[in-house]
Amino acid sequence: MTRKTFDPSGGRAAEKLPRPTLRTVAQEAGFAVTTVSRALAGDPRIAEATRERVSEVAERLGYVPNRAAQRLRTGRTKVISLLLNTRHEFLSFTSEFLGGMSEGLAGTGYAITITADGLADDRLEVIRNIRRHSLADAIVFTRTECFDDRVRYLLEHDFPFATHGRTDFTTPHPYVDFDNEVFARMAVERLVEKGRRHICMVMPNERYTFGQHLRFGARQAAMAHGVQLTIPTGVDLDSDPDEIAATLRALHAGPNAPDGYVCVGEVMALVTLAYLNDMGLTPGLEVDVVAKRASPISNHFRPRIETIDEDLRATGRAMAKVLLARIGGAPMEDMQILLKPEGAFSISD
Amino acid sequence: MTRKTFDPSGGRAAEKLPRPTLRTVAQEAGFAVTTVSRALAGDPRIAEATRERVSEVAERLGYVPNRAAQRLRTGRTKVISLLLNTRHEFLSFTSEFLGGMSEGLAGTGYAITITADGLADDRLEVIRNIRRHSLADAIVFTRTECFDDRVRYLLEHDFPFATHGRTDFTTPHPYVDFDNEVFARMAVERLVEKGRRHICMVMPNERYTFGQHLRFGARQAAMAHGVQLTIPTGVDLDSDPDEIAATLRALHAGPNAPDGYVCVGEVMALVTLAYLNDMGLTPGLEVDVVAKRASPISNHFRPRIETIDEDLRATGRAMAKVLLARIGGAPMEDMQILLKPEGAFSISD
DNA sequence: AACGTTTATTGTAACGTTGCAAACTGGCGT
DNA sequence: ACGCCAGTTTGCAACGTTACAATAAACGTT
Repeated sequence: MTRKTFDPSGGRAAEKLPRPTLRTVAQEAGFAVTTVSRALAGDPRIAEATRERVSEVAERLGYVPNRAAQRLRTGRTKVISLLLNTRHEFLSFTSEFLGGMSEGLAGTGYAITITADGLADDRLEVIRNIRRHSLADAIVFTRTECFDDRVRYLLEHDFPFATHGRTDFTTPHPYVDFDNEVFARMAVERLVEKGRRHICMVMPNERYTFGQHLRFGARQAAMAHGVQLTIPTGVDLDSDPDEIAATLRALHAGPNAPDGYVCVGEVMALVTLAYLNDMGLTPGLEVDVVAKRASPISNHFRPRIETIDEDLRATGRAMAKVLLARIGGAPMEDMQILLKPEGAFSISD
Repeated sequence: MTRKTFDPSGGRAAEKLPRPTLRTVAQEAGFAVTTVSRALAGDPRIAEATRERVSEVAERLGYVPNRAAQRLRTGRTKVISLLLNTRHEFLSFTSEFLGGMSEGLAGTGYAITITADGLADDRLEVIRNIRRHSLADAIVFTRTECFDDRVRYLLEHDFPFATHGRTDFTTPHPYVDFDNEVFARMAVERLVEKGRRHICMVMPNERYTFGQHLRFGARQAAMAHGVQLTIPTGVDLDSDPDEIAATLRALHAGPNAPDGYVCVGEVMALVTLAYLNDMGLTPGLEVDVVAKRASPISNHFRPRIETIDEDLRATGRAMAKVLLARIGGAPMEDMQILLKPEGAFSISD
């Protein structure tokens, strides 16, 4: 038993005791380093008795594997990078989605790192950087576009990833998406049921796939029920709220004003409610509003509006699942999750 | 010049070319590995000519240092851990603060990892875990309490950290805080100016330091102007909004109802506005409301209310600065930043 | 008793980096 | 010619882990 007992720090010995390593555990348990490594990793080649002895000693010494060493050796980082555009993904989105992912990753040893996206001109730059520096085992990003160069890049380089939203690529890729087509259809139908005949819906920029789905669903429902659908041009979900309000105002001043509004998100709901208030229009009387609800806060919007739920926490959890599967090498076809709208037609109480 | 030219992968050579390492660069440049390492690190012992030659070669080969190896060798992770309670920090807070930190850390090579907080019973557990596994060079957390065991723990173990909010400890520690005392005073004074005589303010739980500051500021202002201040008991900022509304309703039914409300945050503002709406009370007429504004969304609350700004993006940036300074070993006294309310008394929009 | 076969363990060699001590240059004073 | 010093550069040894090939022991088979 040769144990290093010399301690140069003298009196402060207690507070600066060196971390036990595999070697320490091996010496203490009387096995080879490799054996200990395998025992702790649950390798079937190791005898049950040995495994128990080893984990007992490891436990006693408070052994903790060194992540940096594992990472250097295996090349795996145990990190998932989330590309976040803090200009767009505001209000509930960030915390709900992030919370869901945390929950989904709890206990797996994986950590989430946030990478600011949308700051540089070249969107691929952050992704290249992650790949170059091996900063993560997988990447997640949002606001997926129909023909997304990020998806193309990651597919080409066979780098694990999952997107929030889909692409139009024929090559399948892992994603978690909300069925916005159904959402739009439901929202329009609900307004029709309330007797509305001219529906206005500010859309996401059409380069986003979910923008296409929303358009399709809304148009389909409007057509089916013979009502008018107006999608304001010149503004989208990311526009300055004041510009959006101005556009809605102009629309209202025209020959036939909309009498129903579909809001894709909490921000849009607040902006719309503010606009209606400023115009002296009251939801439930002259007009009606249906909005997507991403968090309980929508319940406190006044006047009350109807909402259709998108569970972002569940989205985050699903995302975690998909990513772990992808890292594990599962086939991409099984990693496409489409969440349906929940709590449809519920009046926010 | 001995270069390994054997490539076992055969035809797929082009796509799987091995990453250049320090050794590759050293061989190519004709220097020792150590020299290259130092040259790239800007060590003054290396001759200028050598440095140039080395960086030229490194550039040409596309050399990227291996983080895992650096980390193993130096013990530094280049990671900052943000403890996030996704139950509490909702709405704008998460994205604004996170965005600010990202901006502040841009170009430094530091990454932010999110650690879910508030899930386990023992709050120290996540922090211990970070320390045990060396997951970060520094830790940030929010909702600091007057006598915060997390602060105590991190100070005791000399682990770099910074808090959002302060403690009452005599030992100084790095923090970035918003001057909530001034905020509360300003808010109350503004309501007094509008002729309000009975101010109601739902407070954060009193264990939070910012809760104490808010109480102090509000009480001081109320005293100075001889108005009544009611702090509802039984509920706080984290309570179920319905409970808060019920409490406000009960208060209103009492002998003297409040005529002014101070809201500490966007959620509270929305909840209060919803409550007032449900009671048939109109801000600007029977009552007035002053709220903290953390993002432009407050401009779209209706009826319009007055707001006082807390710049969370600036807070995040300051946090990044403080953390970098702390990691660099600067004295703690220089790392206490108190941000003042901005845009005071601005009518929203 | 010699043999293959399985089962369990071991030793060695990396992974790519940096810290340390040692060694090589000239140039310069003596 | 000698030693010395500053300015540069070098080789070696880790950091803690896992992959790989090799070994040792145990056991049934012929």
